[in-house]
Amino acid sequence: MESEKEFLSGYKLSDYERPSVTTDVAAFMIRPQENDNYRRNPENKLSLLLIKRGRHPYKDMWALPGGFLQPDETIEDCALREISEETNVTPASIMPVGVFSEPGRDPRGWIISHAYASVISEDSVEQVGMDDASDAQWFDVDFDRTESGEHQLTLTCKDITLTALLTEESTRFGRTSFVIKDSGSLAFDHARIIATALSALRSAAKDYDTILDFLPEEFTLTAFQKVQETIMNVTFLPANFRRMVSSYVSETGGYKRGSGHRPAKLYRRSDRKTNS
Amino acid sequence: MESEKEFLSGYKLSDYERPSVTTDVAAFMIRPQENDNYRRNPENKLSLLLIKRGRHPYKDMWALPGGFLQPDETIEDCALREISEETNVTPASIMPVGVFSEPGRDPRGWIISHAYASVISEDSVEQVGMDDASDAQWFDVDFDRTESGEHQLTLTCKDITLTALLTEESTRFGRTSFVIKDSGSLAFDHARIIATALSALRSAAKDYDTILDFLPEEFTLTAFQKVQETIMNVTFLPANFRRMVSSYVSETGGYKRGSGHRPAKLYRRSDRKTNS
DNA sequence: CAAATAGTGTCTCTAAGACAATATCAC
DNA sequence: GTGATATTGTCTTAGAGACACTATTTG
Repeated sequence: MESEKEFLSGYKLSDYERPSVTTDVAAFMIRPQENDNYRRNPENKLSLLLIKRGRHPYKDMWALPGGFLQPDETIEDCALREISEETNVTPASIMPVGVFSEPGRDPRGWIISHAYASVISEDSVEQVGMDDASDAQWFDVDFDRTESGEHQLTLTCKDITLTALLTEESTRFGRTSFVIKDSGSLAFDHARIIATALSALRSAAKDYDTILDFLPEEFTLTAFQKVQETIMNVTFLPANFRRMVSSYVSETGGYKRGSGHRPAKLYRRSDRKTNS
Repeated sequence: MESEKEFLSGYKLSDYERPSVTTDVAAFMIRPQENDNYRRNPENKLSLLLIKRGRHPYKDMWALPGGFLQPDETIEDCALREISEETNVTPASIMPVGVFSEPGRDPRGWIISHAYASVISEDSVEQVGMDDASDAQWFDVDFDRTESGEHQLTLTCKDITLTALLTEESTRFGRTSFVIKDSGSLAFDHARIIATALSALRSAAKDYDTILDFLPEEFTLTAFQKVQETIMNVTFLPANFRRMVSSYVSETGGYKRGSGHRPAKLYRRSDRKTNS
């Protein structure tokens, strides 16, 4: 009887055709808006990192950062590497959004894409700084349902506005997937990926643990609340938010001062409740 | 300037090495236990479909059904096809569990696996029937945390018992991933995939919409409740369960009779609430 | 009729939401 | 002190859980 070792030494994996495997990353940031009043805390907007394509196909259109999977990394490593290459920030956490594998989705051939979403803390990106003339830019995100039941995705960066139109395809396991009706200068099927990522992120943001995955080591409760509010596009009364998250966080003893008003206690994530 | 069409005609996708891409499916069934009393409704156990491997590597060990992605299908089609080939049942819905892409996870070479979980309704499988001597068998599932904090996965089918030991790796986005400490006669990293799938399924089963995705067109509320209870390994008071799901279902007008007690109304899923 | 599940009504109590009031800093 | 946010307390109310009770079938 043939041993496993003998079998493997003679084994060739070439019988099947193989796809190219990529990741595409929807990297979001909670971006404070410009402010007139030095005392008032800034409003926040959700923004998304896009890259202007320098070559065919979809030359000069905007796309999610992404790249090919390498043999020495996991698919999640690959996604983290792509964010890091574009922003110089490695997020603590990255959320799988879905696998996009429709035949014909990429004109270059058989390419399946693994979509991830992440929320990067504003401070870390500030430090890196980004060139205004760069191919990589942060776009403000608007994603709403129109009266006709379609969904409109609007991405704005200074004088550039990208608008895509989509319809809901199905909702399963808390995630809605979409079909593109008008791709609006977004490359590939990336309008679809962005819409799916946004829907997945909004759904996941109901869970405080998910938000905490995206926060830095130390944070104020107001920052915590703003992240959830900005992602979900809702508002909560601070008193209630604080009560809700109280079991998820503990004080570090530190304070965040110098904002022109009462300083805020700094918190860290407290030990997670074992889920039965 | 080169046009997109010209570019693509000269484009070769061969610069990058490509992995083989597979799906592995954790197909669960809610299986009624044998019963002494003709009147009493049967207890239910969660069982999982495994295939005995007929060739190397891991010859004669048990593995999840799975197969290679083909160029004319999506990754989800591929997963559905695999279930269908093994059980002759195509489930309405299939839940993505994760992508397993650690270098070296498969001795045959660079192979990344897309794991899916599904719950198949008992009736449809009953009709198909399965050979006792077949390579495909349903195993009763036990998955619990030991006092030492490890997790023990026990799969039982008649006189066969497979036992794997795992530890928690991380919990993100409502899903816990595991590391194998002892694989216990399960092929590849499938102990890990099964543990992750179970954890994802239990977490997803909190949502009634998810349970409904796995139910047949018409069902009784008791059946609905049993599916949730069996997956989550908990029990609820019928009165409360009924109140909770009342907005998710509507009566068909039909009844399920002949069980030795009061007949149960049949329900179907009612129109889904638009989420915001 | 007996045994079993199907299905309803209602009490209690927790916890989410609203809102008022106080605390503390930078300028 | 003024203007802003930070933080705490408490009232109200919706909803989850417990439990008692009724309804309806098959053997």
